[in-house]
Amino acid sequence: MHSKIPSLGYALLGLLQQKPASGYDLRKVFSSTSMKTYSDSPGAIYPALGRLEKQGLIRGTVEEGSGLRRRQIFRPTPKGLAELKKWITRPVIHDDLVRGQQDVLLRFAFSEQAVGLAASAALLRSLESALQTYLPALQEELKTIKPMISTSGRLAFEFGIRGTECLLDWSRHAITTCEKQNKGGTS
Amino acid sequence: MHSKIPSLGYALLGLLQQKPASGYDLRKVFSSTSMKTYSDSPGAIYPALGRLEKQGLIRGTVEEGSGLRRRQIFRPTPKGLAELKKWITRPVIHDDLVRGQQDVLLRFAFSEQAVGLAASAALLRSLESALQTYLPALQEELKTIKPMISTSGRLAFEFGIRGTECLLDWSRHAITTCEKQNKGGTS
DNA sequence: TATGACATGTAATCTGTTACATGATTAG
DNA sequence: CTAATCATGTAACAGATTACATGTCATA
Repeated sequence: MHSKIPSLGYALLGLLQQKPASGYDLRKVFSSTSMKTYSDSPGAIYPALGRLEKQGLIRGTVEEGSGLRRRQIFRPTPKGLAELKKWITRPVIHDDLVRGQQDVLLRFAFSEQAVGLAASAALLRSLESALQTYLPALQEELKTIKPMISTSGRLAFEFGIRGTECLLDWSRHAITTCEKQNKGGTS
Repeated sequence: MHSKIPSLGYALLGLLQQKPASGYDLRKVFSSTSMKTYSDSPGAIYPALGRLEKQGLIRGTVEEGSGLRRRQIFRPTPKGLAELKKWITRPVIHDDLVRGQQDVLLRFAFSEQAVGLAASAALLRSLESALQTYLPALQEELKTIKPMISTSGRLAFEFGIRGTECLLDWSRHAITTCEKQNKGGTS
């Protein structure tokens, strides 16, 4: 009965967990910051908020008195927070890497506030582990297809590998950063 | 009157330009190779092929005599090839970088066969130039938001920058590779 | 009082996902 | 004969894009 939430839904949940906001506020986040991978169009956001509310994951309250037109401020419900945490702490699997790393990065970005730095580090270790088996597979595939494709095709594939290596390097760097912060911050 | 072709449509056009194929062949490319960003489901591919054919960009011919069930082999029409070339040689703009680099990489992967290595290099130079203005903007944005976000949020953003730097490094490497190949190969 | 920014929404359309249906051929 | 694989499709639905519609407030 967990009627699959699309990526945009989690992005909205995560932002609302950081700070309650109106649909317009959320649109501005998507259009002004570098979260432009998500659509800032009202036709995407307002229906998405409506769905989340119908599922009981967020609740909107009309802001009174500020004099402007009615502005509905949304905040996650306990159920919504639970759903968000489940999404973030889910182990990283092969498929998360193949279908673009955007989602994994978003999960990590929200992780500190939603589940704490210790869990952030756990997510990173899961990512690192997935990458350690994914990278050799990519390199193997390159060897296989190398003789059959064009130079530009090969170069493009090589970037796929480089980018993945870059992600692995970063994940290690991020693990040490999280662990240092976690020790230093909880004293 | 150019009724916007979605990403999947260009992926199909590009593959058909490399080698005429049936819907089933194309599905296998998406499911078996690392082009899994595109759906291998028949509900996506067959309708997409139908749309491309209706637009006159590809043409399907039923394969006779092989004894198997009818298999339709698709090939790009001259109009389809022209559309593909236009897509590939389009200069890289800021928006191409924000909305994931997948498409740019795909354009480059097809470029050698579709428009030649010289044009491949031109595409890369356009990419390099776009990155050179995009990267400083990202670094600027990081400085602005640094004080307002969590550690994990900052780390995630930093990966965005690292990944972009990685793309820039690769594009330079690819430019020299293309230019060397082009000189050596045309003698 | 007219313009533009704030703020929210809807409707038409397109594309993709999921699941199912169909039929032919090959292997056991 | 049965199951698996090859090969193609369709139908129902969910979600996104685009364009439009609406209403409020500030300011010129």
